[in-house]
Amino acid sequence: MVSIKDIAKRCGVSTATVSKALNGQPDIGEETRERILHLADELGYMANATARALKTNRSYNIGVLFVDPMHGGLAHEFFSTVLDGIRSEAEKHGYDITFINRNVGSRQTSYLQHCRYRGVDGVVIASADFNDPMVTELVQSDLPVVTIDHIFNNRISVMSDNMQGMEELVRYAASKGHRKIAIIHGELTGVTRNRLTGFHRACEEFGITVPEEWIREGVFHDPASCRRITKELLAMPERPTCIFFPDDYSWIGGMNAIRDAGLKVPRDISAVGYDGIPLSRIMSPVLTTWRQDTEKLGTIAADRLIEQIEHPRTVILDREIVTGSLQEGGTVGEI
Amino acid sequence: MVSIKDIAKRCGVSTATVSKALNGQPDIGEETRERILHLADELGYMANATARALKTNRSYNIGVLFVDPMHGGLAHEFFSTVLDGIRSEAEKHGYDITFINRNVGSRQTSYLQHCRYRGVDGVVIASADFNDPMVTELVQSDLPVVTIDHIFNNRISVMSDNMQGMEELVRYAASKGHRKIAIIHGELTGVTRNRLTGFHRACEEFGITVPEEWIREGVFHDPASCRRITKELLAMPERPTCIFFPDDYSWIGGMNAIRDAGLKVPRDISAVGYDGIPLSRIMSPVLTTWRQDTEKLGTIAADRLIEQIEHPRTVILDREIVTGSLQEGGTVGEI
DNA sequence: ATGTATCACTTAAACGATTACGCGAAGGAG
DNA sequence: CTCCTTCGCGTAATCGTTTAAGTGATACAT
Repeated sequence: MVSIKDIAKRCGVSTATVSKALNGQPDIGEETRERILHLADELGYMANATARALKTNRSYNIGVLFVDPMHGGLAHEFFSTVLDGIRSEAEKHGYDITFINRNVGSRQTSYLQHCRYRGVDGVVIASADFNDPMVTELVQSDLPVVTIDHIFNNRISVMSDNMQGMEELVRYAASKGHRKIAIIHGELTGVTRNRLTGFHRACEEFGITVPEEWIREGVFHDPASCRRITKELLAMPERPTCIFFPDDYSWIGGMNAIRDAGLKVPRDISAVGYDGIPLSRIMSPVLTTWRQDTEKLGTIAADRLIEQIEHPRTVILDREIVTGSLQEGGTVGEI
Repeated sequence: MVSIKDIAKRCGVSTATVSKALNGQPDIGEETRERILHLADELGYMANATARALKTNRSYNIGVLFVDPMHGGLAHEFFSTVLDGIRSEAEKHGYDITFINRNVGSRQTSYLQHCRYRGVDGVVIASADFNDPMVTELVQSDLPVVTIDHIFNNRISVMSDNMQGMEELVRYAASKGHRKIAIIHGELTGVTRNRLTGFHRACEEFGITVPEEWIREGVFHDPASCRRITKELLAMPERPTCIFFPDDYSWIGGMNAIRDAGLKVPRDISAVGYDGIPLSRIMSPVLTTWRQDTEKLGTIAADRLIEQIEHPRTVILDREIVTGSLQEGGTVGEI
């Protein structure tokens, strides 16, 4: 591998001069700089990130913590898009990304130790068990951190607009004349709580009262539970005209239950969902959902983190909210 | 950050001794070793991967090249599982992974240069444009390389068993009495060619002849094109009893075309697919497919690469084939 | 002529680790 | 008692880069 030394030798200058020329420092003569740059190019010189990182204490590497709570499975759809966002934004700024885990060599350690080991410049917490003390340790460290969809004290976070999304969905349904709305929600995480808040707030806005038995807890991404619950809802003496589903996969279960009952969407009953991943667009009927801009969630997170890394003093603690958009399908009928 | 020097000072030994103690070298007294290990532990010492890499020229980092040919989108389902496989296997061996791209700092370079910049120990080529000269450059370099689903000269590759998978699917359909089989395949890549070879081979085995017009090129992961082609197939005077689809998403298009035609699966027509991602299991009817073990594709690739990195001389150039399995659904009827 | 500023470079230390080599002491063999 | 091993540890170089401080030359003002 050709190093700065080789160039120095061949150019008859010191390594310091080469380094400065390559880094665009001002105290290098124009002619010398040209010679160095040209030779570097000719020899196919490539800087050594390792050596640079050792000296400067900046790795241009950002850590991504993603612990799948459900251990693999469908949740990846959300994550892979977020990851793509992080990745592309990071690349744009010359950063690479490293997955944070608990191994170094053959030992087990904490997430923070792994970060120190690799010398990452900062961390995006994309998904994690927020009660895990190791996550807390990481959050309370002196490393720059940005979290996605979770708020920590004194830490920047990027949130999807679960509350507003729900509000918009209710408004949309209401605008089509729906007043009898049922909701199946996911597990009671922070995300779900926000969505429910938005739901209730918007219902109130339209004077809609939702009976207890129309508010049901399902399981995210699980068609089976949703199918069962939908069946129960449809069997009630007083039946809703519109059902809210927690996500696209759940809707598949709901759709089947509706079909089983011999009903047609949106003629006999309406449905709205959440997420609106590409999958939902290619099924028929196409679900009307709130589309989360998950990629943007990733790009913003990376952007905020890099800002924090590069301008540590001007950091403003903020909670950025990434708004989604209503994605009309064909599952909401007029009343 | 506490370094080897701090430990050395506090223990009254040299840094060499500390290093050797921490690395389990033999020429350290038992008592000294204990003292060092204990103190390291007490001070929360963590090795600095950067410094180590600089000195040893081993980063314990493996590069992953993934260039999405379709630029984002659905193909990620396949990739995210492969990636998970690579990631978990790498972690198990104490390696981290780095995505290979074309940026270093704010400059554009080649994949190989990026690898050199980061000093990765090897590369898994998970997906790429194999005609790209930069990919060729990478493959012909002196870095350890493993490719997934593509063969290069003198390079280890891990292949999914497209040929065998297809054979098994044909055998299955044939065992249910099907003799009139149509196939919609994806773009004519290496993967597709293998599948077609398997398809024809197995057809021959059962004396099945497939008319030209029943062999159709569609687009991977694209319901629309598949819907159109399926419609055409169904409109032919002589209609197949079973249609092969290139993947789960395509099948959604096919399913819709079948429904449009007023036909029922599997009563009126049968269908088989490929991939068998979780999605296909939650739709109804459940598609009968060949399930690729994509995660294993990733773990094997990582495993082979690490083997190559750690034992460069005992490397056997091989083509490992990861077998999938038939996943019965409800889309193939008896004839 | 003297002092001073600027320019273009060099020197040398440092980042945190690894490792070839050397060296003194202890112990055993002869 | 001398010689040779073995053991346990230290010395010092090194990986490739950055950067504070220094240096000599030139130019300019006074």
